[in-house]
Amino acid sequence: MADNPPYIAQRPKRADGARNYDAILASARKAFEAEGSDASLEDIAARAGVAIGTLYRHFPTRAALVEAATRDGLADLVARAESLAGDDDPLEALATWMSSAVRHFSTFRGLVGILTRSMYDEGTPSHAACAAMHSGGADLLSAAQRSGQVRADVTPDELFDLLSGAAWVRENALPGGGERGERYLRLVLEGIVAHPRAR
Amino acid sequence: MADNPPYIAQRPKRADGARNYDAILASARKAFEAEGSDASLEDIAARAGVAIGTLYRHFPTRAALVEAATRDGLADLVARAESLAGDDDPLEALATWMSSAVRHFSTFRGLVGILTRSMYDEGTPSHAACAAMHSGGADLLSAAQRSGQVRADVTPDELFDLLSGAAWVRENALPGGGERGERYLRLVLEGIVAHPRAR
DNA sequence: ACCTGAACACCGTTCAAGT
DNA sequence: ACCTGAACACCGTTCAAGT
Repeated sequence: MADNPPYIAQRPKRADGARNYDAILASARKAFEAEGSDASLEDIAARAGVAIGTLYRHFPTRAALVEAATRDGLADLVARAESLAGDDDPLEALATWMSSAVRHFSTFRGLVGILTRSMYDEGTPSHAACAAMHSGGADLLSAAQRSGQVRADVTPDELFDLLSGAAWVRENALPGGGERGERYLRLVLEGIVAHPRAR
Repeated sequence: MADNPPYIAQRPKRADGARNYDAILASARKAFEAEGSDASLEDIAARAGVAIGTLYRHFPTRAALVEAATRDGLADLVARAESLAGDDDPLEALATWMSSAVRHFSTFRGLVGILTRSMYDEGTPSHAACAAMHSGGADLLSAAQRSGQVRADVTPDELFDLLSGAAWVRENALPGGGERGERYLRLVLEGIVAHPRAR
């Protein structure tokens, strides 16, 4: 019954293996940013100077490669949530964190979808990182709610929906994606702040 | 210099051609809903009972097939915007229209992306329909702004960003996508209403 | 005017042979 | 333990031959 955990890529100890592993990751990051999460694996291998079998040996699935390529960024986000927790201005802290999260989520086309799926699917390589991120964001949200700055009826899942939507727009709004993503987030945040007059 | 207009599929006059055209469209709609916009064209043709060449004859590109499959829905949205214009409650009218737009945009996985691209790229088959929709939405927005119910600093492009984000969430939020899409839209709408107290 | 299906190209994935 | 590249499978796309 216990389905085995998802495959998490590990950097090999042997010199040639480690070198190839690094080269593939660097090549993959470039390709993902240029062509999105469905970039050609053969191209990635070729540009890393290895045969296709070597890519598969280190990263048996595309999801494993994506996980490895985005691992550090996700860890940074979790660390950032922890360091922002307990901030004097919880709303400011939440806004700052969401902005960096949106930026990371839209590193390349297709990443938001992968992370969103990972958030609710334990069988994906990025699930652990996503769950950690989810709880980091939830903490910042509940602090902002306790301080009365954010409406009490917003759930963590909804926070991530808003965040994902902003990231999707940032990645897909062709003319001036970055700025539009920021503007989008600001609109959304003003939508969840607690207005004394609003019911 | 004048790049030729994008290909728009037309229903053939001859009986066998019309029959196949309809069968392919029906099969495509089913496939898109089940597998998203990148469903296998060979499967679509097979399930329609025609050879792959027949599919290509009627719909030379995937974009042309998607356009034909979503044409009626987009036309409905444009008509709906026109009939809602001049409503007594412009905010209510805008909210109603956005809700149907979100529902149509998330008919199948990948559609939001296609429509968003079409909105700003004249070379795509769906561009004309998207432009009509854009102006329909813009009219409803500006009416709601003139009535003072929606903040004046929201642009039509931003409205469609909000709409697209909601549609993306609706299509991709795995547990309970539909409800989450609605909730998302409500949050976003409350974010753009004009608050007397807010600056 | 429309249909068929073989042919070609491309890419993901596996695996036997090698160091 | 790691690497290579041929082999297979699958699918998108074109086109010559047919009605």
